[in-house]
Amino acid sequence: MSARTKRSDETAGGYVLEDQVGHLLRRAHQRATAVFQGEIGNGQLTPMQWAALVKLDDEGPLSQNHLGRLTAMDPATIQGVIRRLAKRGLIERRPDTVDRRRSVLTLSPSGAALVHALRANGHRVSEAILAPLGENERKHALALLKRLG
Amino acid sequence: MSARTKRSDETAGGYVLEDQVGHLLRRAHQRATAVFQGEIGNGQLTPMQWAALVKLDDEGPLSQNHLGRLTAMDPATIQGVIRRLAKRGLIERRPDTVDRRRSVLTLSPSGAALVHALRANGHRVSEAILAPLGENERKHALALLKRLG
DNA sequence: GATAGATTGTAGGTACACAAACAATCGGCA
DNA sequence: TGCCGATTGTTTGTGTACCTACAATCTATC
Repeated sequence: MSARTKRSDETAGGYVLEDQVGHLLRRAHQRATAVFQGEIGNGQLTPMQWAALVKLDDEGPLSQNHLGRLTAMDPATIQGVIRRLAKRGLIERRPDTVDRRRSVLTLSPSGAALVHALRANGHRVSEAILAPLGENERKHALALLKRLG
Repeated sequence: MSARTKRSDETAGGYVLEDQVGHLLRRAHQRATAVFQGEIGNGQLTPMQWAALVKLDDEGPLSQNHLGRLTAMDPATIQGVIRRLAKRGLIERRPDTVDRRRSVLTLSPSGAALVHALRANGHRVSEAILAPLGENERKHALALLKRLG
């Protein structure tokens, strides 16, 4: 290997950043987030907030930690997401009558309305993210990503 | 659509969070980050910091923004990464004699030593992230991810 | 040579993401 | 009944990630 020949040659040991899964996943995720912001149709909404709202709409009332598990968020992370959604009046929290540690989360009427109004845009987001791929490749990509998660 | 039949049925419009590319990319990226932390062999190092160090080692001295472009980081983001690496003495910055807006970044001796020592671990990280896939699937996954970025 | 437009790096603000530590509460088991 | 371990939610701290705005500086063009 000798004395660091540096640029424009073999990049020591064949480790090329652009070919590493981690880097590619990061870039793909970056682009996915950007596409979401452009297509979801609500400038305030982030991908996490959307995930939380959709899950609450699908599953009905849930505790905070439970919702976090369903959306793959840390307790500390879901806490911030919920706080911001509650501050905007999209989610309501009431104490659980059975378990006094928990508070039960529900969509507010405006939160439910928002989810229903934007469901179609959700499809458009996924469509746009997958736009570079053909029909077969999309199925394949989704299947591979599920195994990598 | 009638009166929100809620859980365990059709999940309005076929929009299932777990099947959306964005969500899958986020989860895969989450896992990739966790694997990195476990396998890179240096508790301080984050994936971004590693990317910056490797690129500096491969390309030689670079300006901050240039390094940011090569590693797919915002100017505001690379700024923080560089600041932390410099504080730990892994990177040195000296003013560019030609362009007085820039400062030139180089690996310090200890920074270069660290990169050389951990290159092999970098391969192990990628290996571990791709562990759920077979040989053919890995190539396919990398190709698809490059098109999604 | 002056000046408009682009680039470089910084700063402030918001939003994930996770580790660690914590108080309150629950559940099971002796 | 009493206690121990697990769970729930919060807080603190560090590190991305990007937007906007900004001052300093370069470059191209007049």
